[in-house]
Amino acid sequence: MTAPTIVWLRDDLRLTDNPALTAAADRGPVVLVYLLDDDSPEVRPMGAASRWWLHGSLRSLSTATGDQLVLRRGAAETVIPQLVADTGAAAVFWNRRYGAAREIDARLKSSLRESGLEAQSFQANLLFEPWTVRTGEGNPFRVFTPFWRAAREAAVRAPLPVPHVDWAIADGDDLESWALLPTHLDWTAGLHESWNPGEEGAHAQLESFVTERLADYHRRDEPAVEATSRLSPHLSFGEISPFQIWERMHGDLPAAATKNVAKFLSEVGWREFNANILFHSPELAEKNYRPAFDAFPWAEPDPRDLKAWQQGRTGIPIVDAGMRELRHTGYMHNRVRMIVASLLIKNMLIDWRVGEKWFWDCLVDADEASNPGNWQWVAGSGADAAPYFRIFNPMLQADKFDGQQKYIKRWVPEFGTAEYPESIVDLAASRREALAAYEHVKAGQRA
DNA sequence: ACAGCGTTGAG
DNA sequence: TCAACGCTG
Repeated sequence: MTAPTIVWLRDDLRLTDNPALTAAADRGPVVLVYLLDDDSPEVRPMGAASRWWLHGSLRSLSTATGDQLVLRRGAAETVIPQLVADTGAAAVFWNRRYGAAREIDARLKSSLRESGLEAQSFQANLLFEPWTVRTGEGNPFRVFTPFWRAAREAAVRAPLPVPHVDWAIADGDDLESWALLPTHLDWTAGLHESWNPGEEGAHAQLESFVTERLADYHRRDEPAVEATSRLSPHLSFGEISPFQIWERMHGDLPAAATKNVAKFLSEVGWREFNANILFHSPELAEKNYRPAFDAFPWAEPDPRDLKAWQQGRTGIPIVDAGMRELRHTGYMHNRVRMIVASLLIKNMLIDWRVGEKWFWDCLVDADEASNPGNWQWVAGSGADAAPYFRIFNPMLQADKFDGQQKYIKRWVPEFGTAEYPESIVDLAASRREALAAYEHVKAGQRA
């Protein structure tokens, strides 16, 4: 009887194209485990919307394995060795992650090996490993376009099929005991209406994108048009891999869709780019990527204004529509994310970190790299960021991308009535203040 | 309202 | 090695 191999799942909640699982299954019996790690300081605890998603995704995965998924809770460096002892495992395999938590993985890998176990990590969640994409001078890229051009020169492997797995037995927690779902005041009805967490839901989403939406992808900036993939939460939990998406984009597509493939894949490229930035700057969610922004004189947030932004009551229709979409569905259209972020940062002068945290709690696709990376992009403090002085006018943005006000009316039904609030910001005056505040960053750069 | 990235070609 | 350049967000 061969000793089992533990496969430790993290952001790779899938059975297909799972290199760690496939390699483990080749060796003999497998213990498939997911740890809820709210204890290790290197792990950013999931927000409320992500916890709702995690519950559904784990439920789905457990069913797909015939209830063989083992759930454990606690700090990985305590729980994994315990599980090794409980199961008599001879090896622990996992797929790589790229944030601060990879320090945990590195320490664990050496301590397991010191104890005579085999420990191996695999490439599964990024098309291109961050340390392989370098400028001519050997540095990491800080600009997207040359990064993506250089990255694509490497070959992309084909995805792996579901392996045949011989499951080994191990005790675990009951999913309900983790209380991932809200216990009182259930706010998740809109999430249920909008999403189907799990590997099956992820592939259905990819298929509906290819057949129904990709042909309209050139209109992806219009929030009232269904043209985006809506794959982000599935990717964020690893229910589908970028390799599977890549292969599908090179397979049979509707004729009208082919012209949009490169653009869509470049958005997948932005996910890779942000993961690269995080790999080289693990404190991306806390620190300005460009230190000159440390001199920025952020305003002390007025609690009422901040609440108005969070709840979608700023009096600026496109912003309120977006913030309400977020609270209701755990998602916001990409163009609208830029607009609401710009208002918070450049009209309300509130530190991007405040907005990033709110998104982290509300988004089902909250991603450790993309969320802070994109907030810093809007702020101007990030990699390849928009110039700070490019300040969106949310009214013009609405005219341009929601000219019929279809999106606005969907989420802000009282728009145009006396019930709709006055704007909490003077767009022209706050714009001037923001530009004046930016002078501090320019001064900091010279120093 | 332009700084800063990556490239290139000369030294 | 460096400065000039083109480009971009």
